[in-house]
Amino acid sequence: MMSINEVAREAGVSIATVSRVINNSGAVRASTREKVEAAINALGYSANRLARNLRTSESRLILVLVPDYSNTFYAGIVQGIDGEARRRGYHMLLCDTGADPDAERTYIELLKNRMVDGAICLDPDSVQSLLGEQPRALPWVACCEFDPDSGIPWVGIDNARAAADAVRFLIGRGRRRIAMIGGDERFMYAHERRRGYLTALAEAGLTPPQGSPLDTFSPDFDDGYRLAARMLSVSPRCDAIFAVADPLAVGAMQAVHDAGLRVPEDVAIVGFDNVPFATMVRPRLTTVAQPMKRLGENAARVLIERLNDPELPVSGTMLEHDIIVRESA
Amino acid sequence: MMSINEVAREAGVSIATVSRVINNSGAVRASTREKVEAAINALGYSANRLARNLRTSESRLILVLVPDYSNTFYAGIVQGIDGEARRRGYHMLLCDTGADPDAERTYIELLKNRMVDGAICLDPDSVQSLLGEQPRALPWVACCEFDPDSGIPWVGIDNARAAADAVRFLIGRGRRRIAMIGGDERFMYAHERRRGYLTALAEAGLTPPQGSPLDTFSPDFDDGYRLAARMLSVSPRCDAIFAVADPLAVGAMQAVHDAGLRVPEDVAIVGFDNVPFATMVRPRLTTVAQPMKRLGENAARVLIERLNDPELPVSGTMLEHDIIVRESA
DNA sequence: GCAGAAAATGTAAACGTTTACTTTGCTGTG
DNA sequence: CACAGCAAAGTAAACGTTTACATTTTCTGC
Repeated sequence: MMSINEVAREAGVSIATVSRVINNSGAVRASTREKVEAAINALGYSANRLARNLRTSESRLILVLVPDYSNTFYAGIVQGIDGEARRRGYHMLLCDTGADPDAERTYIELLKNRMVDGAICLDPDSVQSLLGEQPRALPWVACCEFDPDSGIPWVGIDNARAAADAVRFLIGRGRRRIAMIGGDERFMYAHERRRGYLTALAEAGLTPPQGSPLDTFSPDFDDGYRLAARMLSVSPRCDAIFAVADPLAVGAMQAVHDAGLRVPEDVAIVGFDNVPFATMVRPRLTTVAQPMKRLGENAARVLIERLNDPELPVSGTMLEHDIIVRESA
Repeated sequence: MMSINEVAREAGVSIATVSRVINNSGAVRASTREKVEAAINALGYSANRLARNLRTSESRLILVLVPDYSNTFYAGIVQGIDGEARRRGYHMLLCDTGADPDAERTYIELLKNRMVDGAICLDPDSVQSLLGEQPRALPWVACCEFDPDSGIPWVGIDNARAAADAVRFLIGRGRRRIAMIGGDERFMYAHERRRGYLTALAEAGLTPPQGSPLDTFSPDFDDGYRLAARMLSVSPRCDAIFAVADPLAVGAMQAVHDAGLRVPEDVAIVGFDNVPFATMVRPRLTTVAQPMKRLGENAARVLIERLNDPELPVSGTMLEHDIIVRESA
């Protein structure tokens, strides 16, 4: 295999000089630089990163832990991470943990044995605690799922406020019996959004309709349909449904339709996340949008900055949400 | 930083013995093994993979090149790759190329400088050719987008046959004026599916309705709507639409509805890929399913087997597609 | 033209493993 | 009892870089 030695011989210089040319470090005469660059091109040389990694003890790789990347919501975040990381000379190791603490243990190995420089974790608390319990503090940041008091840098939105805003929007449109379909309570987003929902109702002197909120472990279409159908069968019937994820909302929309009712006239619906298919259903889904790409970019930026300067104070970044008003509410 | 030396000292053996214990290689007495393992646990030692990588000149990393990560169709494939790779002790570096040859150049660097052992490419031909033009043949396999004659191992489905089957299904249901909405012709899948469409029509002595097939660079809901609307305005009107991607099909469905027509009675619709939201629209979408997870698993398996034995003959693997009959056709 | 400073280049060690080769210690055999 | 043979352990080189330090070359001002 070709190495820096061949280049040095070809160019008639020492390997130190070749290294300096590659890294733009130290002083090297223009004429020498040209000789070396010519040799590099002639030989098609490319520095072995395995060796460089060992010597500099950094891999310029970051680990991204995702609970389930067939969930389209994470795609935007991951794109943000990928883009920002690349701009800063890093690459991304992506792992689907299935929100399973055991599976995650394997990945923490990667961090311990220096295969990656740091990690971004989108997993719930239960999984994140594993990262925290490591003897030597490992460099990582929490994204979307976070605990402001944990001493771990985080990036996310104010889920309680976002949910409250969504509910206030419904109240502003005259709705009074607002039901909620909640998510897996292992996730912080689920209980924060529930909290926001209850706060907004309380502010307006309202109470949740009977049976609300209803939770589900799998925030998908089928559960949205099922739970909404159950909610529609109680009397007095709710006049709005706030769902903590778009697939749930779309399922609920279908349930309303199948019950012979109209969206939004009889039951208004608001979702959460603004996934692509929110505009592919009729009526189009009103939903709370998170700045997914920017969440990812910020997480990557925070992590890489900490990598470069471990003494940096731990910071939390709260990004703004946005209510996208369409036709379903 | 702790290294194998500390473990060796703690256990009172040489570093070679520690290495043998870690790797289960060579002969080591049971009592010695225990001493070493005790030392490893006491110190919380974990072998530095950067060093191991350099010494063994392998990273156990595979690069996965995806044209667009937010396209839900790729998520299943990537999950398949990830799962299979992990079972075999590999991890996955995921990169979103945006189907852009220039962006991909960066990633080929990773292959050249030994940062990754091999690659799986889901990108179109135009991008793949970059991988091929490298001086030293790089280990990679093509997935979904492939050219059987290129001498590169591949995994995919028979897109022409799958499209033909879909069209035959429509013909079998009595449809005669079957229009098609095609994709970006830079992608092999797009022209193969078009070929299959034309073949099936020809078999039955039919010709494409006027204006069909129509192509689009962005196979999304909006373009599906736009192109279907155009198709519906010509007379005699088509009685079926075959779309090469589900978002296109869903858009077409909406266009049919907005034109005051019914799916499937007036216009039947068949999509392609069986993405999750195919069951979230009404009527549910009839579509051609690819075994996404198995495609990914096979690609990973083929690549890793070649990594272990570079002399392996180049092979192509054709997986079966499946027509999922729902209500839209 | 020369001392001394500054710039350019070279030398060699180090990063933490794996592994070929060597050494040690033991067992069984003739 | 000498010694072949083998198992177990150790020694040291190698992987391909980066970089501290040493050395050589070039430049500057007088």
